[in-house]
Amino acid sequence: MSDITRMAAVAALLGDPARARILTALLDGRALTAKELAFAAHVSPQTTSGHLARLTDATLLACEKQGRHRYFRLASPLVGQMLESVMAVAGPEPPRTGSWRGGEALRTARTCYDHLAGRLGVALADSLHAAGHVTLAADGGEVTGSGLVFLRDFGAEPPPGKRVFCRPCLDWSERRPHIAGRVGAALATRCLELGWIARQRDSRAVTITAEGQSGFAERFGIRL
Amino acid sequence: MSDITRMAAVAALLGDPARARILTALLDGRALTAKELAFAAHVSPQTTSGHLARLTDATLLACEKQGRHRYFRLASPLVGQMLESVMAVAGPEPPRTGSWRGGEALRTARTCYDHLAGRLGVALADSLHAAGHVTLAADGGEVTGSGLVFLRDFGAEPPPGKRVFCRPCLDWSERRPHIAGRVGAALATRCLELGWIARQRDSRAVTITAEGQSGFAERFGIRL
DNA sequence: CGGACGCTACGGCCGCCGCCGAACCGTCCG
DNA sequence: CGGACGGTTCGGCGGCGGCCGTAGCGTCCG
Repeated sequence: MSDITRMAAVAALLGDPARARILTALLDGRALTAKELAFAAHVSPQTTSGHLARLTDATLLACEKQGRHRYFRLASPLVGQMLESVMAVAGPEPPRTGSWRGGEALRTARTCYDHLAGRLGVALADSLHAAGHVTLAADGGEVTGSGLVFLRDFGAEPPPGKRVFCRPCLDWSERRPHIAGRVGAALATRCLELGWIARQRDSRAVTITAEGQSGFAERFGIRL
Repeated sequence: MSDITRMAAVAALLGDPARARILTALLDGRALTAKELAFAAHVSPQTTSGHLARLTDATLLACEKQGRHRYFRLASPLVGQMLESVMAVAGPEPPRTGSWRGGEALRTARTCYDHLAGRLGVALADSLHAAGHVTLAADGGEVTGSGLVFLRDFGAEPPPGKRVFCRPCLDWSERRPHIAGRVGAALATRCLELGWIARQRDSRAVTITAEGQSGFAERFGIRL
C-alpha cells in the first residue's frame, strides 16, 4: 500500500461521524470505556465495538484492559494534532442566522491537551501579546523578559522540561492562535489552582468561575 | 452541522484514494489543470471533475479559470499542514521484505512548500543541530548566534518577513523534524542557487546534483 | 465556421460500509 | 451458582458514493 493510500485510509477512518465523535471525545487525553464512547458516538455498543477495533488496528487508539472494562485513549499526541489540524481546515461554523447552542461552552473555553483553548485561550494569548509578554507568529512563539517576570509573578512559572517552551496552537473555533507548550500548560494549571476555571465532567469544556471572571478581568483585562 | 460533523466531512474528502492523490499532487503549491489531476488521480476526467467540484465546494481547493483551462491549487497552507499531519499519523511504510520503489526519490529529497524535506531535509536539520546552529524541539525551533553567522556565511540569510523564523516541520517519511520557516526556505533557495539540487518535473521530489553531493558532504557532512 | 479540446452534467451500475438485532464470551457480585 | 453487565461477533439490511459512458457546453484555432 502506498503512502497516499495509507493516508487515505487513515482519513477515511476520521471521515465517519461516529468515529470522529469517538476520537474527539478522547482528544483531551482521557481514557474512556467502550460504553462511554458508544454514548459519545451516538451509536449502539455493537457498532462502537467495530469502530474501536478498526481504530485500534490502525493504531489511532490504544487500549488497556482492566477487569471487564476496556479503556481506550489516543495512541499518540500525533493523532490529536491531526484532529486539530483537520478541524482547523473544517473551520468554524459558517455564520448562520440565529445562534447555535451545542458547542457554545466548548467555544468559550476548553482544554486542548493540557492548555487552554477557545475564546478564553485566545483572549489570554491576545492579552499577553498586547502586554508585550509574548510574541506569537503563525507557527512559532517566544516569551519576552517581561513575560518571564509576569509568569513567575502570576505563579505560572513553566517547569523545566523537554517539551517546547512556548508555541502557538491554532484554535479551530477561533481560527487564531492560543498558547501551548510548557507556558500554556503552566498557565492552565495555575488557573485551575486558583479556582478560576473548573473542568467539566465528560467534556473538554471548562467553566469560568466567579473568581475567574474577576481574576481574568483584573489580571488580563479579559471579559467574556 | 456540528463542528465534529464538519470535521468528519472534510476527513471523508481526504478518505478517498483518488481525492487523496489529487490533494497530494498539489501539495507543493503548484496549480494544475483538471486533466493533469485526472492523470495523477488515476481516474477518468469525468470522475475527477466531480471530485474537484466537491473539494472546491469544501474550500480545500481554489480554482482559477484561464481560457479553457481550469487551474486548481490548495486553498490555503492549512490544507497542506492537514495533509502532512495525516501522513505523519499514517506513518512510513511498515518495514517489509524487499525494498519499495515508487516513492524512493520522494523519500530521499523533496520540497515541502518552500523548504526541503525527506532524508536530505532531515539530515540538514541534524547537521545544523549537531553543529549547535539550531535547536529543534518537537514543536518549536530557534537559531543560535553561531547559526546566524553560519547562514549568512552560507549565503542563506533569511530575509526579514512576517513568517515565523525557524520552525520544525515533522517529516512524514522520516518521522523526524526538518527545518521550515524563513530559515528553511532560505536554505532551500540557496541550495537551488548553488545548483546543489534541482526540481523534478511533475513531482515534489528534488534530485541532488553532483555538485550537491560534494557540497552537502563538505559543508554539512551529509552523504546520502 | 467546423472541428478539436477541456471540462462538466446526467444516469445507471455496483460495491462498500455503517447500522442494528440477536446471540455469545468473560468478569463481577450477591 | 445465577443473574447482571461490559464487550464482541455474526448476519442481513439499506443507503451512500465512486466509477464510467454518453452527451452537452464553452473555448481555442485553422
